[in-house]
Amino acid sequence: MASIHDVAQAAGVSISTVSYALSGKRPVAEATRSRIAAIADELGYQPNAGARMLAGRRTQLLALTAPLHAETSTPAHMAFVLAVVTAARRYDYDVVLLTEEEATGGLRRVTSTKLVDGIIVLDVAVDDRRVGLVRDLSIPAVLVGVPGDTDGLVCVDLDFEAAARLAVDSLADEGHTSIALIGDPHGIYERGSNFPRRFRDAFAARAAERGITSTFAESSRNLVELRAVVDAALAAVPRPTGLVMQCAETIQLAVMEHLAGTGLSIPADLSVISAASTFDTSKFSPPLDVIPLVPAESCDRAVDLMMRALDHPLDPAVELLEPAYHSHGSVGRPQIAAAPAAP
Amino acid sequence: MASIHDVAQAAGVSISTVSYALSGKRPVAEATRSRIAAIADELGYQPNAGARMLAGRRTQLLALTAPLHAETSTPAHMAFVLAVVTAARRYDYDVVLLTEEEATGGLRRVTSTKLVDGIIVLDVAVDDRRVGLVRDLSIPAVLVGVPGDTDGLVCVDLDFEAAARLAVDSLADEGHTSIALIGDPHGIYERGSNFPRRFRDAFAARAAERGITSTFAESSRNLVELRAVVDAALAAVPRPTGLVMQCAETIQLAVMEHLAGTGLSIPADLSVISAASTFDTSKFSPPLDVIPLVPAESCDRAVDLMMRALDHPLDPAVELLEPAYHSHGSVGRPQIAAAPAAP
DNA sequence: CGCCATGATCGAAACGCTTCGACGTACCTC
DNA sequence: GAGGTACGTCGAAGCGTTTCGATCATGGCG
Repeated sequence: MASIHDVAQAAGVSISTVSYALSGKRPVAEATRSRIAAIADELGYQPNAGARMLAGRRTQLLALTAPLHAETSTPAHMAFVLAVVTAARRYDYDVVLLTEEEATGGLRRVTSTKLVDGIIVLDVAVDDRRVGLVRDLSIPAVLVGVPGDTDGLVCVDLDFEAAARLAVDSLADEGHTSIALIGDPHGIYERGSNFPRRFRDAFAARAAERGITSTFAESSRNLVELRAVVDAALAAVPRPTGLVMQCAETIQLAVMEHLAGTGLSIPADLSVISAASTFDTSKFSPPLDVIPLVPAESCDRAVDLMMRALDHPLDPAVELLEPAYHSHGSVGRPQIAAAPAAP
Repeated sequence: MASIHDVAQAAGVSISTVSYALSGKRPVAEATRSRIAAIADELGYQPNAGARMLAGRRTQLLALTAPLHAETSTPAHMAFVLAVVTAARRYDYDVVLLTEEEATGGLRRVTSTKLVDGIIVLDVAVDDRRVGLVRDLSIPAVLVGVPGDTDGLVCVDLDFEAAARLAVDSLADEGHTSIALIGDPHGIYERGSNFPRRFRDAFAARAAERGITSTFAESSRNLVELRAVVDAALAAVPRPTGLVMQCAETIQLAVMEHLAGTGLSIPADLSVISAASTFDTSKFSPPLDVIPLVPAESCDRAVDLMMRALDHPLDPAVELLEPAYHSHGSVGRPQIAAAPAAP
């Protein structure tokens, strides 16, 4: 309700002095500054957002284009959205949410109306129609995820290749010589983000490097199919003693459920690692070793980069975040009996 | 890039004529109007958002305060957020997302800076700190969900009491005389939204009205506990032949999984209804009858009310949406043998 | 003692739009 | 033919900031 004019009047100074006192962009006598601050506070003065956008060079608004569409939306998506908003607030930025449906139209609109200062793109797919657009949009953009063609873009993501290697190495170092990967359901590898693919390929490559056998299986949202998939993966020859899951929480839960049913004990009979998980695997039974995908990490970094980009254009770059390994006791040495027992 | 000034110049008319031609707020000669429209289009003119906010009486921005916090976030939350954004876009409104963490501070900020025209409050809890705030905020607000004290508020929600009655009646009408309800996990009934409570209580009340036996059980996120809960509920006396689930998708899936394991056939041995579900129960095996909670319905209505509120203050009111019943074959007549078989 | 930075403050010009009042002009109506 | 009513258009006044000179003391320096 109170405008800068009211504050100036009450403080007996000019409007510009109030502006400078509050923004600190020019020196103001300490006595004046504190008096203005006190009055502004007392009057509950808050600068009008519209006026600020119009006069200033910043709107203090970021667009967030997220994979929000009716069919799929997982808790993981939500975690990323939350992380972006939280990170943005640390820089006094608010976030305007754009849906999948309106992805390109929305981006165009918020850009051409100068509503936002920059764009954060979440959950980038290999071939994402938003990517070509942000490249041309002449407004800073940071992608969380890595599209097929990263030319001219600023991207942040977990280093899924390194995560896959870390998973393989953790098992190989313990002496496992045959390991399996349960990945995402089928469709994901065709149309979705490209990190499942990156993970899968790096997993196989690392296993080969380490001279151990690896098996890959796509999971399924159908429980019956899923059980069959798991059974088949664990029946590979030589029999896998290590299992890595890189898929949705619900699927991992179902796999664990199924494993419990088969009487396999973890880690005695089978070592298990949950990879690139945004959820808490320490609450699983048994708790699972995990290489987490932390939304806050990628998003904090993305917003940091965005803030830097607002000052001066950023050099395009793909920044991959180092994966970490958290042990919860679900990995151990393979039972030596297992290998010779299957001739 | 192009401003209204550019358009006016190119069309050889004044700025105000352009404004009126494009907004239609005053009559403009058709020839002039179409020429201006063509030029605006050609120049790619888009009104500057900041200038519009400052000069106009609308910011074309809505705040959405959602239960976004690190611990819990379900696909259902996401569906509601999506639905609000989609509905808002139909009125040329964008949505600024506020997190749980910054709930009250954020609301205050977007209000006092006049960044938004109104506030949509999602997933209202019984005793929600946001509720008292929006009541005082002197800016239109619409709640999706019903708080404990609805005084002076505009609320929209599914009629959960009616949904519970519908569930009970559907089973009672088929001849079931003992039915069970698996609700949300324990904590929800203390702190969460109040619809689980409303559903639970109406369920019991309606069963009593119909003269049939009802059992209620809180579910659990722990699978072992969950199985015990389900077993106990189905072991009630007289043995329930109908089961209603009003809980999260993952839990319903787990229950179905467990039921499949026990060899109970649906609906021959047990009739099952999924209630207030935001997900697709027709893909369950077997597909489940459902009384859906459709995010788009509540949110469309909430945004409609908001748009009306922007024109002239709305009378406070709680608007409850009629529940619907979708049959997928999971409900049938109870086996007559069952009742006499347990003397 | 005069000159010039330096600090503190102010006035005014944007920023791009909406909207109000006013001014013609043309057309009716009596 | 005078008066009235639309309609179509324009100029200008905001809206509330930010920011760029300009102004006026003050104090250090040669």
